[in-house]
Amino acid sequence: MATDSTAGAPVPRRGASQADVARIAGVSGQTVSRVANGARYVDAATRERVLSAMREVGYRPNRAARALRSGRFQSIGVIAFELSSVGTTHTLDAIAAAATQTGYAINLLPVLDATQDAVRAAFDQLGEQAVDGIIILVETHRLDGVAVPEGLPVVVVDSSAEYDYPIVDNDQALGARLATEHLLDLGHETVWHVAGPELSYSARRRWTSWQQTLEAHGRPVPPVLPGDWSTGAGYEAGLRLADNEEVTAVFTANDQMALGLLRALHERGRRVPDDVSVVGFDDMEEAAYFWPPLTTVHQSFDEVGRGAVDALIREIQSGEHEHQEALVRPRLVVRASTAPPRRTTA
Amino acid sequence: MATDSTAGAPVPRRGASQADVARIAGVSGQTVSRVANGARYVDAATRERVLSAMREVGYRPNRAARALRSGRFQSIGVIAFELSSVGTTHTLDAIAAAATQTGYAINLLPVLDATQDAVRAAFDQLGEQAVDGIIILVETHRLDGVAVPEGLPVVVVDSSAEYDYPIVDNDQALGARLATEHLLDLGHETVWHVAGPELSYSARRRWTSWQQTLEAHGRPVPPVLPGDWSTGAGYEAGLRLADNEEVTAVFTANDQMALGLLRALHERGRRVPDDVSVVGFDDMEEAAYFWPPLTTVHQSFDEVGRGAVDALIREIQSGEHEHQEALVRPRLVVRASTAPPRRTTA
DNA sequence: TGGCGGCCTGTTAACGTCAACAGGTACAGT
DNA sequence: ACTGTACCTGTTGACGTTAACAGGCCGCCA
Repeated sequence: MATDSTAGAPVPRRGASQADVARIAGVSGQTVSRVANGARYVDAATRERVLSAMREVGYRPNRAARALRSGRFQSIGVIAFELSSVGTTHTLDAIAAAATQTGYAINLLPVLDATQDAVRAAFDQLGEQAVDGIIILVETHRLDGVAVPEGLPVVVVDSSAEYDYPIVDNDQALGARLATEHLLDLGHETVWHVAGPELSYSARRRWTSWQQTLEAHGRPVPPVLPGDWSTGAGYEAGLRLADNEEVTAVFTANDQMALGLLRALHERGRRVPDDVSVVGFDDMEEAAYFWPPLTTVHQSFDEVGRGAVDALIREIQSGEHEHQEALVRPRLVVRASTAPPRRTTA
Repeated sequence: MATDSTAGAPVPRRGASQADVARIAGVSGQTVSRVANGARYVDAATRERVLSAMREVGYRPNRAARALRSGRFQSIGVIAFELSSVGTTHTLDAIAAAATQTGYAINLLPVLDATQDAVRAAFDQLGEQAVDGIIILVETHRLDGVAVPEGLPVVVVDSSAEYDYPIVDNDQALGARLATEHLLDLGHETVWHVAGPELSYSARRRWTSWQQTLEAHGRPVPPVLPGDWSTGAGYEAGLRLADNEEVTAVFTANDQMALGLLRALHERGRRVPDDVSVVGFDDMEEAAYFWPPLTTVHQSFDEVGRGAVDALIREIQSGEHEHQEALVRPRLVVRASTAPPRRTTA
């Protein structure tokens, strides 16, 4: 199945080539190459002549030719799904910045929809892409049974172990523990949880860690409310929790759901934090301006993005297959959505 | 499996080549090429043999070689700043999807910071990138005096005219007019405006259109409150408006600022929409779950992204320099944050 | 004096692909 | 039989770059 080939058109002249520069500067192509790549052993005068010739014709090295010859593309592929989610976006931003600063280009490979087939299609495409390595930004449950072309360095972000690739991620478990313990420390008997989608490892980890924290403190574990990261899911969960007088503390798996939850609580007349305390996860920009300002777990997406790029480039350059895990520590940001419970006369 | 490359090759073996497939299938390289590109005139049996050989060695055409040969990279560059803003993210998402479906790869070229120098640096990089065309996602004021390599097709998104490139954008002016007229229609005497950053063309257009709409209706034009898209700026503006009893209707240049504004109004005890009506811009996912749900202007980032890709590819394939403007019509989404003013006994 | 090691530059031959051309074969129409 | 046309396949060369090699020059040391 080939893509309909739009071949046939005249080959567009791309611009001046090394040979053109060489001719003008009166040197060999090799010398131009040396100047372009900052090799040693080029006479200062020669270099000057070459550089001025380059400027004259506006020479830009042709990446395709360079890649063909050297076998490296100076480019890394990022497989991403749902660019619009808070975490993905910020991480991608950081990845792009880090890659650019290291002289790598970013090849964005979107997974068009959530089906296994779409993921597989994206990975199949991969072998054809001109990249030296891959960063996977897809929640890994969807990756089950999908093979990455072998021999291509890979780093996985925002997901969890079980894969034979280096992993860089925020420490979801720690974050969830911080959130839960904060609420317990305030004096709440227990904490309810609005979870992320089941297919997401991050969501799963937050859930598990929340549960383990409650158990470690000998507290009852209330039933989990299912969610899918969306504000709407948080709203639904909020409606279900609002009428339950026993609910005094809720930990939502992300900030967006917390927003929906807050809205539902407002609607039902339950005050935050007086009646119910709420903690989110992500610390998105808006969280500080929720009503009330949201206590949440701050994740350093920047650090994760940079870490992923570093790990990948290390792998590319060494050619060795590492498999370590780098967890970035999140921190709790306490704002106005949490407070001690009102004593409702036992 | 070991390739008999006796030379100590530092060049990483990329995978099977056309020649490998040809050898196994017992045909020439050209025939493999023909099969790979779906050319006519290949015997069914031969094609089958080639395909099976391809499968056997896991053949993937080498993009670099292909690009070198054909002069096209099947890749488009996207220059973007602040990935994390709502509009940019969604548009990028749509661009990536559209490009992928058309068989183009996406090369992400981040502008690292807001300075002219950074923009210039990104554009300089450009000439070196392996792309057939560029989509510019940067608010254009920052582009003043920065030159795009000539001969490279360009499409500008999310900004305004004055450039000699095709433009695809949401119709900011229409959106702002819809928002303003909605409030006037409800019976408000006039509408206040919290603007976006001065350097942004989109912000500027919304501002201008708001003003023109008021003037067209013969209403007084209140002083503009400066903003920068951020929730915090909306909050500041809200604090300043809250104590002014005359303020009954506010139009913020985006939803995030509306969120901050709502928060400030809550804090100061002014009820929305009873005391003050609020309209935002963007219709971000969360807007429907603000407290109260936000009336806002819905932008079709999808359509913009797709349109940009289409326009660019048309330009790439025709080789001609178009210069048309495609405006996507936004629509007003009325929710609970707007209502007629309370009659405060004149 | 010869030899050696740092400098500087040029020549050659690929990297993998595909356009252009150059054959072929088969079968129809004349 | 001869020509034409549709079908199928192989050979050649070039896209722009760089690794590997092959010199050249110069000065220094033995």
